[in-house]
Amino acid sequence: MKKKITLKLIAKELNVSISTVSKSLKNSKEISEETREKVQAFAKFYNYKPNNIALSLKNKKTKTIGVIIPEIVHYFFSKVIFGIEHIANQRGYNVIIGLSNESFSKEVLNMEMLANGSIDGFILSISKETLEKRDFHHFNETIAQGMPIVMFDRVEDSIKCDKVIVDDLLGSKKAVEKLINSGCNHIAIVTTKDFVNVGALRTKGYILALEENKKALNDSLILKVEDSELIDDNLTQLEQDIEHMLISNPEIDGVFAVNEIYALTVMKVARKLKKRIPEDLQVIGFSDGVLSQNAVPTLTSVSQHAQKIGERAAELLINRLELEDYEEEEMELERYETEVIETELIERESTK
Amino acid sequence: MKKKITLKLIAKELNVSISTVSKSLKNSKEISEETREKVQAFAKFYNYKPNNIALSLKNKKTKTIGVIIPEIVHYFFSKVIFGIEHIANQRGYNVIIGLSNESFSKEVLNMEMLANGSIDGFILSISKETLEKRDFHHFNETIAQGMPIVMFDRVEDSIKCDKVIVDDLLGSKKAVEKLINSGCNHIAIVTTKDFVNVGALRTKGYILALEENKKALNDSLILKVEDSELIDDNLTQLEQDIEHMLISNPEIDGVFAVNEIYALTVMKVARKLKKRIPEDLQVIGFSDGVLSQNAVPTLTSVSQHAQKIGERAAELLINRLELEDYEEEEMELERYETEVIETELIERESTK
DNA sequence: TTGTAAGCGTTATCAC
DNA sequence: GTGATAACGCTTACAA
Repeated sequence: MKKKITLKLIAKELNVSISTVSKSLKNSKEISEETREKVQAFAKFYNYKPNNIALSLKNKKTKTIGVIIPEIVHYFFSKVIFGIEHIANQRGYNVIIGLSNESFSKEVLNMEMLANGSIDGFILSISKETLEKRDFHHFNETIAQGMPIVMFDRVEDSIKCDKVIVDDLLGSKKAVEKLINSGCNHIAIVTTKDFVNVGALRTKGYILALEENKKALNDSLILKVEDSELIDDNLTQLEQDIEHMLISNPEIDGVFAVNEIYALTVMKVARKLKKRIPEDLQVIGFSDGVLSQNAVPTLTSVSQHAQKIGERAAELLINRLELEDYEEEEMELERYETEVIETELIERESTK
Repeated sequence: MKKKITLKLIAKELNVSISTVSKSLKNSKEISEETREKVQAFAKFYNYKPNNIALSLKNKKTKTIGVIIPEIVHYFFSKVIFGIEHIANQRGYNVIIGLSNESFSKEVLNMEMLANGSIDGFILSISKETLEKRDFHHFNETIAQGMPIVMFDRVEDSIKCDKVIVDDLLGSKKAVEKLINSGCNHIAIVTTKDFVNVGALRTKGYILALEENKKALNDSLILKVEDSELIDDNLTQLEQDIEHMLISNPEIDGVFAVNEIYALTVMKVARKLKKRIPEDLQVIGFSDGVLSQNAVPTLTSVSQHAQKIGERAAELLINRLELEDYEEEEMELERYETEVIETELIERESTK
């Protein structure tokens, strides 16, 4: 096993000092051309690469971004990571992933594990449990220690950091308006409990669209799904709830669902109830992923441009990291940006 | 901004030496109880955490695993990562992700970026381009430098490392046999070009099943798909090829597809051709993900247990890393394991 | 019981 | 031109 080659080793081998080697490799003209060439040739031959860890320690910069997400087996999040990786790599950064699995304590643990020098900054989306507890001390402490955070999608307004979100409210409003314009008169929504802020916003968009279009609001057409129903592919409870809603309110002719799974489940139940899509029932989902594209019928949905979200989050973070190199603490009070990525309604077969 | 607290800082504050602080925090009884308590109280109060980078440099261990995968927006790979993360976290390791995007040069670049001290070992699945070029020097060099690799799914036999694979051949053989037992007489396969080893193995399993069951082999029932056809949700070329095969061979009553997308596309085309599934045509896919579970009709498929693959890969790597601490170089010639994760046929609606 | 010093691999400052 | 030295934050013989 070839030992990993270091400056020290090269120095010994060539009978020069470590600093001479270091300078030669940086092509410093303090060093004679002869020595430089000798050193460079040797280094190239043995494929010398400076040790990242030593550099990190010296520079107090790891060139690594920590990403904490609630779930990775999920089209939206993995696409966001794809976007983050794309920009990070391009700008010379690595990406380290931590999964919270929607758990508060895993989120805290993961952040502590990474915050001790392993990374330069965080990109994250808040876990459901954290949102429900509303305990954000770990974010504030991280920021207080001078480590910047960029939040995306599931963000918390009170935290001082950059944020990348989609126009959840407007996106769902447009979706519901599309249903209205396609002739739906009794539109239901399948959404999350309100502590998930994006769910709450999408519900708000639904209500707003109905109000503005003078459609009656009916509480029995608003289904707020218990989170556990989604766990472990166990969709039966969800199916029952949807079936119950569809049967007790046979006038429903349009459903807006705040994510893909809810939307597909609606279609599944509708099929069981012999409702034709889109003739009898039109369906729109939120978050345009493989499931929407491959559903039967294909699902009209609100695209969040997940990749773009990741790219912008990475850009915001890296910009801030590299800004810090120049500007100093005086900037403490600087502004944080909240960037809104526009959603887009992708029309497919599940609507008229 | 609170500066990050270090041993040095505590030492100065408490008027003791750095080593006293270090020892106190480790509860060494070299140090008087009084001093220990004082230091520990102070450290706890200011929430001292040792700097990972410094530890890494000192210990020549980063407690970080590098994972290089061809694609992240993909149920199989993200589920593998989930498994890796699960074990890694449990054993105190972080996970750093690099995406090759199926490109040889990105794979090499990513590995070089991480191999210089950032990680202790790799878990990876080979990119298609690398498989096609058959240029594996970067793997061999990494291993020669003493950095262990564990390969999964898309592996290369000639590389000296641990591997985790599924029984691709047996899995597809069983799938095809299931079709035979369900009454299919003319079974087609939609597979990849042969350089993708898992694709080739699955093709082999198909052929074997037919031979053993005395079914005629017919080249026009073997569709080897050009890779580029999958790019960018643009499946039209794939659809055309499948449609052509189904039309020119109307006797086909069963199709085995080596991944989810191929399988769904088969079902889509079949629907277009007014073939009922499973009455007229039975379909089985490989790789059981959300798409199979949510397809209409739901898709019978061969589950690879992606999470388990990730978990075993992580265990093999970490075991080797921690073994190295004790055993020394004499073990150079030690054996590498190839672990086979059994596949499982999940029967759903697309077969009888 | 406490402190000094070397070392992990680099870079930068300052002497020679 | 070249090299010694200190520093990044930590651990650990070894000295005091």
